[in-house]
Amino acid sequence: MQASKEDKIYTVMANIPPGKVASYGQVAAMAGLLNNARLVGRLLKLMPKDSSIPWHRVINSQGKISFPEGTAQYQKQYQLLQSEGVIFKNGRVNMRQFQWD
DNA sequence: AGATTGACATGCA
DNA sequence: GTGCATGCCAATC
Repeated sequence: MQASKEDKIYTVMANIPPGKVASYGQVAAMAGLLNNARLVGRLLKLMPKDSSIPWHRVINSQGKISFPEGTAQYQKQYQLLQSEGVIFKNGRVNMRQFQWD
């Protein structure tokens, strides 16, 4: 049982309610890993396919999707977020909804 | 074992 | 607002 940073990260991300988004740093901070934003992103990249983690609710501190536009991933995440009620403003998400508690 | 990279963040110019 | 530099941690080469 690893029970480590990634475990907390998974838990935090899984706790993100629909219609809200969180930045890597935000998730990391909540997981108790303040400077480990990279850990979050690294995990998402190597995410188990059967992990019920809403990776699309995780974005960068700029309030934007971490993928370059034109990529399927970007459009997919964009679509998912919009479908959940997330408002994209000029390619950026309203960071006000960061607080979901 | 050492060096490099990565779905990042923050600070300063 | 943009661009460069530094930090942090684990996986990969």
